[in-house]
Amino acid sequence: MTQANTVERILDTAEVLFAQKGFAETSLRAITSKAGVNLAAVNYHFGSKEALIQAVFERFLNPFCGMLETRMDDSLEQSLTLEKLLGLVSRTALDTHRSDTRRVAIFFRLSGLAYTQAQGHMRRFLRERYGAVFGRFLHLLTAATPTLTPLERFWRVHFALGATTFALSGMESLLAISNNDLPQSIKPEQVNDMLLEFVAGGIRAPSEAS
Amino acid sequence: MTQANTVERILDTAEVLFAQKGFAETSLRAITSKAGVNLAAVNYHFGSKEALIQAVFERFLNPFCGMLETRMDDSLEQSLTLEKLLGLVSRTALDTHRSDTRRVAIFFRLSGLAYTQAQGHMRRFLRERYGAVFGRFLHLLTAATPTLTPLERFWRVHFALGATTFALSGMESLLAISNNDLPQSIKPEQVNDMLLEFVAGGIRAPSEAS
DNA sequence: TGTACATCAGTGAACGCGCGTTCACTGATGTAC
DNA sequence: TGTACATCAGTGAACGCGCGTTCACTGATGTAC
Repeated sequence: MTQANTVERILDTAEVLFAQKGFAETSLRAITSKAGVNLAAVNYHFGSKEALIQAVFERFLNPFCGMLETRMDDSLEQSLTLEKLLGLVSRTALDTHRSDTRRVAIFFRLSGLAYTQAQGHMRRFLRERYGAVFGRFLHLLTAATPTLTPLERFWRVHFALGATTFALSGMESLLAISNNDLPQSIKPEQVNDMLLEFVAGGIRAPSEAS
Repeated sequence: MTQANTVERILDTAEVLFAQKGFAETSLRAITSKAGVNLAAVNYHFGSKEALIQAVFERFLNPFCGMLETRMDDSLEQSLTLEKLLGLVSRTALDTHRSDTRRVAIFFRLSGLAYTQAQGHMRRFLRERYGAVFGRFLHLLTAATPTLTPLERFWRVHFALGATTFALSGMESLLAISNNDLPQSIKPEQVNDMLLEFVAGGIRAPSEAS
């Protein structure tokens, strides 16, 4: 066969199948047969299924985090508002995938799965590799929400993360339900805008404690 | 062996293991050996692994939905505020598990998994069995948030659902991180209160459209 | 220019393993006459 | 009261299957002398 770029084709196919079914439920046989590639090629190029999963994550997280980092550096002086900070992250996610919302949805679905599945070893991988960028984001967020206690901020960030990954990871089926049950039709970009409003509202919510 | 209530012991063990690792990653051998029960007992009592998963869901969703339904009926005349409606759902979840927050966390972790994993057949099961209760909740929510468009309400409910399942399903590890990294220690009940504030804030957020 | 060797992407078949499920069986309890 | 049969929870061992991984191999390309 020796067709164009076996490695890329494995990654492209694995990304889609993992997002559709989850990691454990997607077999190497399913990936390689759909990619038109020999079964042994995954272990030849990546070493193991585990390593393939991490490679899938690296391929989309590296450009995203890289771009996010430079953009956050550029805005360090400006003391961003909460809405601008969230918008920056959202636009970066879209830009790294050339506004292909289907790919962004896959991106988030995989992130959600990583957090949910794979008993912690994926979490560890993500924190080790990308914890620094997250820390910088948290720093900007702290500046944007000075009235929150650290405790409130910590938890509200995780609530927001949940709303984001859950909603965007189920985007495809939710879009179908929405467009089926409701008269008003809707596009992924609008969902993104509504999500930003929701998250900003949640983070800004009045708190009992303060 | 013939020890007390094989069926219950299978359900108790399966519930915990499913919540810890997910459905595909938890084998019947793991469940039965931890429960001190014969491997064949699952298929004898439930018929299949699939049926066991559904039985686990029914055992906690039936009392919860039943109680939620009667409580919603009792409040039909009062036109509840958003905060009171959310509080009612939250309290019902706690009450059906006798305020055992660990069990409530398992409850939500399983719900999140059901939505994320198991390519749709679990979603279908949940919608068929419990869709009516959800519809009634949505009706009360509509009365509590009259300024939202149906489209906004639909999506914001799902964002809120995401924040809830994601945060509560990862509760245990998040609590550990929170109590480790932050000076202020925290209990599950407080997380619950903060979640309610966040969700109410997100649903009430000002929207571009309106 | 020609020969020998090294490198490397890719292959086909097989490996052992853990999985969900099945099946013939046991042993206790209840029921009919 | 005693015997024969039915029911049913539970058991132990085996079944076939799909899985991730391994391994000896091919064939093309590059390199050394």
